[in-house]
Amino acid sequence: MPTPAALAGIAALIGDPARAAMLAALLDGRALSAGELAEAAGVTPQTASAHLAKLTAAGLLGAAKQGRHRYHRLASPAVARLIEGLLELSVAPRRVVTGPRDAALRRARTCYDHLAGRLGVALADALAVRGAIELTDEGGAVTESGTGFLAGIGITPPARSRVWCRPCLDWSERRPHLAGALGAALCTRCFELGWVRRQAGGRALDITPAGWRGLADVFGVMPERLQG
Amino acid sequence: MPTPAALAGIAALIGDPARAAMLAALLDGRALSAGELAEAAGVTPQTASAHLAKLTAAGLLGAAKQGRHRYHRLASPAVARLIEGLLELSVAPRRVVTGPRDAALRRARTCYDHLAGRLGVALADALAVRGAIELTDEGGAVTESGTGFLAGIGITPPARSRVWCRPCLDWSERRPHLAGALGAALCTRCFELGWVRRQAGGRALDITPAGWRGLADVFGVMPERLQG
DNA sequence: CCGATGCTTCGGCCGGCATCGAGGCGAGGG
DNA sequence: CCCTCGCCTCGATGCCGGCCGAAGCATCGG
Repeated sequence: MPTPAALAGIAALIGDPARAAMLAALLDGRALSAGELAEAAGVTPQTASAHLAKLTAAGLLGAAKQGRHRYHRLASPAVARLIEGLLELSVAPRRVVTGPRDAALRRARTCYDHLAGRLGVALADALAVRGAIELTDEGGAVTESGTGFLAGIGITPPARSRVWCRPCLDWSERRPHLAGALGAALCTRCFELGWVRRQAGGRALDITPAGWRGLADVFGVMPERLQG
Repeated sequence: MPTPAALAGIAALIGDPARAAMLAALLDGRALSAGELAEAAGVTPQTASAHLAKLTAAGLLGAAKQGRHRYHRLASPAVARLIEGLLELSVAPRRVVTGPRDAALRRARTCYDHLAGRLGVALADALAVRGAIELTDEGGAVTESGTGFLAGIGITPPARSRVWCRPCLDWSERRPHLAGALGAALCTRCFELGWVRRQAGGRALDITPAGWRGLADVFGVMPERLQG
């Protein structure tokens, strides 16, 4: 066996509550400062610093110094997928929480670089219903007609770097939403069109009036589908 | 946030070297007894018992009592994927090992329920070269001609339970091999045809004379492609 | 019915790691 | 130029959890 202990090393790194909270906070793809991460993890800055150094050394995080701040982000999509997989397995047992301030998060948020929450699931459903994509719990594909439909809203597949269409299990909805390069492109497009906007205080997204119209006109996603 | 600490709990569980060794030993999809897992982890039976209880309680393992033995296995493909993802990230930094007794493992082994090692990668390559499948690092698909080719060797897609074609990053070859239901079916077929056989001592596979002929005739995989 | 085997539970030891207080360094701002 | 703010390093403390020895239950064989 090549890496029996190395595996444990990475997992143990994620296994600390403070570090896990930091990684979860970074799961939406933004880069956060050391101080923000310290607050997110509920520890003092010096403790957070030690954690961040370890995560960066292990290649889970990438850091960028900027002025007197130091911004940290997930090192790669592979790390994001790993955390998602961990969430998928850790959500299963408990079924109780559902805090009130989670409502906004559950409605719409970003997951690394794509849309999640009820909005993400609804978009994936809408695309599947009209036969543009096919999703299962482990894989997905864009149909021929789907390629045309997506081109109509300004989304075309890139050369050949990342996988184009991939499902990602939504931890709040427990159903797959759209990830991969297509998920990222769709998310970017929604921001460009002014359909969604990042909420002031956190990771949740606001859907603008133009967004409501666009979602209904283009995708047939009705507002009541997105209410709690 | 719904599961900040639960995530850490699962990760911390995997983060112990003994438990990680057990999970890695189960990664080939077999069910092992508590004693075998204790030896694999290098701990005494009573210590292993405690670890196994925790892993089972967390839903990572499934246990089946049989006589005076108790067999443990990974609870789901999702768990296997998680461990694979962890391996993918943990192999990256180190690049030194390559022990001599790993040679057999690197040549051919099972990975949860499909083939891995040079054999697994060579089969995936062969299918890709002849245009039967298309694999990237995150997704994959079977082409139209590929469906016919696979049917010719007795492999047809199941109704609609699991994803059919999926890549899985090989930790020894650092390149994708074939997973998903197709990978499992291909693996099963190789066993049925007597092409491969499990080695006595462990997870590695032996390729039989009939296997060498079949691999060359059906897939065009030449023996020298599988040598270290 | 008795011994052997495999697994589990209990109790106590010990090492490792997270945590925080104090102090040092660099970057801005006045 | 000094003061403030953000971040990192060092040292000491304390707790959590893995580990094994011994003993308690099940199953299988004779």
